Parts: sequence; structure tokens; C-alpha cells
Amino acid sequence: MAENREVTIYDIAKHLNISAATVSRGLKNSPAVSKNTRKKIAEVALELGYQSNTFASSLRSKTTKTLGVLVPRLNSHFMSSVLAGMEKAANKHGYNLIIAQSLEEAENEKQNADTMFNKRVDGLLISLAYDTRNINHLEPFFKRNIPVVFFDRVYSHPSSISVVINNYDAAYKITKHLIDQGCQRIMHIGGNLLRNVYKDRFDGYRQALKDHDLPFQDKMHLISELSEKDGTAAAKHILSMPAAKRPDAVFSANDTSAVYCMMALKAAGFHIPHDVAFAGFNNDPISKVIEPNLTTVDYAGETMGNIAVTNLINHLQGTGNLYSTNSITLRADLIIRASSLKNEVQKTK
Amino acid sequence: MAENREVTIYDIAKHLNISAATVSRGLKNSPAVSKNTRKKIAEVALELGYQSNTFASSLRSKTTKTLGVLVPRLNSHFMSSVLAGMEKAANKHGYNLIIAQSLEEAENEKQNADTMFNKRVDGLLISLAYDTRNINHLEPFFKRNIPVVFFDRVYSHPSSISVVINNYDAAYKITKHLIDQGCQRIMHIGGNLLRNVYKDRFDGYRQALKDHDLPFQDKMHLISELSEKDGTAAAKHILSMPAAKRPDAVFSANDTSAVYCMMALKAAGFHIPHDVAFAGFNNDPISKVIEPNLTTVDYAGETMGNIAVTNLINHLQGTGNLYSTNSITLRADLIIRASSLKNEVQKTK
DNA sequence: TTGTAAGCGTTATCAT
DNA sequence: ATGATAACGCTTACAA
Repeated sequence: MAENREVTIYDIAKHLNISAATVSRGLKNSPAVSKNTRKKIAEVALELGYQSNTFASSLRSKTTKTLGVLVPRLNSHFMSSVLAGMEKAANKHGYNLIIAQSLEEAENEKQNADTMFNKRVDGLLISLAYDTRNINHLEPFFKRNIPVVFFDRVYSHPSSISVVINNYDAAYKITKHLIDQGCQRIMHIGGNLLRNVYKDRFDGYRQALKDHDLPFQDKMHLISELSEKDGTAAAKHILSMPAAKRPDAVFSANDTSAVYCMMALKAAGFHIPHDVAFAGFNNDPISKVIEPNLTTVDYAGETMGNIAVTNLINHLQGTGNLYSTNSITLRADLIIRASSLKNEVQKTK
Repeated sequence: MAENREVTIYDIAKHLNISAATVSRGLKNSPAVSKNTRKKIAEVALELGYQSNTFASSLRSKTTKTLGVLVPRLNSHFMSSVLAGMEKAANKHGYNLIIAQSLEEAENEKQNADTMFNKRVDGLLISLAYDTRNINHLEPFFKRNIPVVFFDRVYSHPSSISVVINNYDAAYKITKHLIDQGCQRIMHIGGNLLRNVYKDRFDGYRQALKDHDLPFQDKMHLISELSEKDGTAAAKHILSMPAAKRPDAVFSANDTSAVYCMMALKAAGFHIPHDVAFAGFNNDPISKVIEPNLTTVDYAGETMGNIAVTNLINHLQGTGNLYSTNSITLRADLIIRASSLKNEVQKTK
């Protein structure tokens, strides 16, 4: 009953009166082993209920077929899409994922990076925490030439690759779209400028204003963690302004705060987009549910995850020349919906 | 430059002229080692940039400090919340998570279970795929006494534990709530009855009808994968019915299809909840955004993940008596919102 | 095509 | 409190 010893390649070897080495080779379908013995090995393995021991293997071969994934939080629509894409791609190539979250804290990020290193992941995929200021904690990886792939919230480093979208461009376009709709006083709800995604979106927004001779005002730039509460707070902020000073549009760096800001303004009697037009970022499911539907940027998380992992694995297997570039930029198209269509809606009124 | 050999406990031992065994103990802060040498070991370890090799350790100690998590899909609000809760709890206890998704297919589930077994996870957390019919693929775990924790979509097995909510009860209550609002013809959009969650919700719904002398009709029970499309299709189905035969309420087994059904009916000119009242399940973010807000069941994913992992780890560490029970049922309260408040809304009309 | 034997880095078991 | 030594299960030169 208490069958407790592991079944090893030695057991298989004994059964067949061959050496463990041959069994090891046979199990990997090495052509160096005759078809016949290979078949026998497979049969006996099944019969004895053999299960390979990956660490014994890893210890010897120095490869784990495991990738580390380190993200700020894993429960957002965007991030879980990325992870789904990563898992699919990894699985396809026989790799597993160890996933950990920094909960937006640099300290956790460091600690998680350490354990991943100790678990000898073959590569690391990372999106930085809100307040990470440097990547010293990744030095062990760089030192041992373990490939690091940054995605979304990246950090420029000579010997690693980044997978991103063109945040600057998307923000520029979406801001320009609002301007084209006749908006003149566009507020931006943004994130920590330490992170490329928020910095780039802010820059794109500002450049679009500049190119259209619209002034940028500090009061029109809110920085927060872009949560539901932050969206509601942004609405309160708007309501607290004298009517003449209020924005006629809001461009938020994510959909969550855009939607919660919209809801609060609607509750206060504002008409969207007539009084205030709205644009968000990410194409979160809520953007298709809020009324009017939210104009946003299609951020294809699953694709990003897929590409990041596929690249990493190609690199590990030496088949990838993709690594010759330092950064991969994915498309991120505008999705224009009613919340920003000032003219349209005015017409239909 | 090409510093390539691993720094091992032998290097530390040599530096200090002590044995590797002592270093090994010292690194784990074993009280068998004098405080002084422990300190020295830690210093030299840091100095040499020592990083412990987990497989060497796992190979010897037969424990990996890694838990396997196998889910249908990881990109739903509910599931990513569960995973977030699991990761937090695991991390707190020094465990890592290997996460894989079955993509709702039994075949993938089997294969993933195998690799997790081979990676010698200390325990397995699993929520079953849409069409899994038996758990033979988990036999290796049971045979070797590796604890298996089912959560959400569970399977009754004598030597494993389940973490669930009372789906039957929640469904009963939410159906009763609709009945109390005056609804008489309640449609149910459900999932595959093979899965406890959908079976129990269906049973709860049916029992509530029965207890209130309302007939159950097959035409009022749709089975699907509860996607956005399925929600829209349900609306089409309703629209295709003769007006007199249409439901006056819909209880959906998840929020996604409830919301997409609502949206389609609204677009067709229906007034919610006056014409059709709505209730969903899960408390997904979209349920707070749709208008009118969706009545739903608060399914606390993060808590479920936390409890599942904490229990598993307690069991592994022999500190848990919780394992004496076979099933843990978490609270899942109704969240009543406007979409189901027929009387209220009629009054305000 | 197969076998031999060394070794991966750690920990457990005895000793001392 | 510390040391010597033998595993853990697998891979991989090298030999045959």
C-alpha cells in the first residue's frame, strides 16, 4: 500500500537487463538507442509507473525548462491576459511558468527575483513595480547570462530585451482624436512617471497639446495609481473646480479610472461626452460596458505575453535572431467609441 | 569576466576552513551551529555571491517548496483574483507557484498534471476543466500522497479537500430574490452540468422555483460556456420567443453572459428591470458598471485562493487539523443591485 | 548500439 | 559544535 520509493531509471534498467545510461537515452528518444530497446524502455516505464525526476535532471543538465514571471499584480484584465498568452506559448514549447507578484513594491520584487534565481529559471520575464528605481536586483541574472525580458513596464538595459507598445504614439493619437473632436481643455489622469508606460503616455499627450497650440497646465495632470477610487477622486477634483476651468475632456492612462471618473460625473448630472469627453487605455472589458462606450487603446495583452515568451524561448534554444534587436514594439490601435465623439453626439441630440 | 562556475557551499567551506556540512547547516540558521560561525558563513556567502541551488536541495530533501496550480483559464476576473490570493499566501510561507491552464480541455489538464507531478510539486491546487469526466490523471498524486486541493470546480475524492462556496444556496437565494420581486418566468443561463458549480446553481434555481410553485421549463434553461457571445445569443433567443412566452427575469451563472444579454435586450428596446429583471454571479467588475447595476453573488476569489493555499501548506507542515474536514465552504453573499429590483423601479417610474 | 563511471550541489547520518 | 561520507536520480564523456 505504502508504495513509497521512487521508480527510477535504474529500476527500468534492471527490468530489462540494460544500463541506466541506455534507459536515460531511450527515454529521450535518442536515435543512439535501437528502436526496439526504445520501445521496450517505454513499455516498462509505463508498467512501473515511472515518472522522471526533473531536479535530478536539472541538477545535471543545468536547465530547468522553467521561466520566471514577475509582475506587479496578476489580477488585472490586462495582466491576466498577458499571463494567459505566456502560459500558452510556454506550454507549447514544453516550458513551465513560475509566477510571482511584487504587489507594486520594489522590495517584494527583489525578493521574488532572488528566489527565481535560486530556482534557476532558464529565463526571467518581468514587468516592473510602481516604485522600482533600479534593477540591481537583476544583476545575478545578468552576471550568469540568464536572459531577462522586460515587458510593458520596462527598463532599458544593454543585455536584455523589451516588449512594449508605443505608448507615446498611442497617447498622442488619442489626445489628437480628442482635440479633433473640438476638445480644448484636456485633463490627463496618469500614473507614476518613473514607469515608461505612464511617462510615455504623458509625453504623447503633452506633445499633442503642443502641436495643436493648446497650453499644458499642471492642474490638468493628476498622478495616481489609477484605481477605481482614483477615478472617483478625479471626478471630485473636477467638480471642485470652477465651472469655467473644468476640462472638456479626460484622457486617462487606464480604463478603470476613466470609467469610475465617468460614472461619478454622470451621477453628478454631467452628460458624456457633451460636457466632458472621455478616453482611456487598455481596452478593458468595462470599456465596452460603460455608457457611452469608452474610447480606448487596444492593448493586446495575450499577444504581448506570447511574443515575450516565444522570443525568450527562441533565444534559449539559439534559434532566435529576434534577440538582435533590443526592443519589440507591438501595434496598439485606437478604438474609438462614443465617449469621445463630441461632434457626433451633439448632432444626434 | 566569464565567471561561470557556480559558487557552492564548498567554496564557502574552503574560505572558512570548515566543512560543507556546517555551511549547509549554518545557511539554514540551524541552532546546532555556533552563532559566530553562522555569522561568518552568512558574510562569506554574501561576499562570494553565493546562491543556493534549489534542485540539489530538492533532490536530497524531497521537497520543492513549490505548489502546482492548474486552472481552466487564468484570464478571468474571478480566476486571476484566486491566483492573486494564492500567490500572496504561498509567498508568505516561502512557497512558489507553478501555474498552468487547461484551456477547458481535459487533455491539457492531464498533460499539465503530469508535468507538475514530474516537477515534484509539494501539493496541487486544481479547478477542473469544462469537460473533465474523471480524475484518473491525478492518481499519481494520490498514490504518492501528494496533497490535492480542489477549488471552485471540484471533484469529490476521499483523500483530498475541496474549497468551495455554497453554489446551491446562493442560486436558491438569488432566484428567490427574483421571485420576491414578482418575477414568475425566470430563465437560467447556465453552464455544463458536469461541473458542480453549474449543477448546484441550476439545482438551487430549480428548487427555488419549486418551493414557490413555479413551473420549471426546459426552454428556460440554456447551457453554454457563458461567454460574451453566449450572453448575446441568449438575448437573441429571448427575442425569438413570442412576447407572451418571454421570461420576465434572467438568472445567469456568471456576470459576463448576464451583462451581454442585458446589453442586447437594452439595444432591442427592453427596459431593465421592468421588462426583464437580471441577476448574475461572481461580482465581476462589469457588474458595477452596467446600467442598471447587476444583482450578483459576491464570489471572493482572493479569499478562496488564500484559504486553499493556506490549508495546503498547513497540511504540508503538519500544523493543520483543517484537513480533517473534507470540504471548506466559504460565504458568498448576495449583492442586490438595481437590475433585479422590479418593484422599486416600477415605483420610481 | 550499449555500458562504465564520474559528477551535478545539497543534505542526512553517523561519528567525533 | 563540527566533520566525513554517502546518498538523491539523472546525464554525459569516454570506452567498448
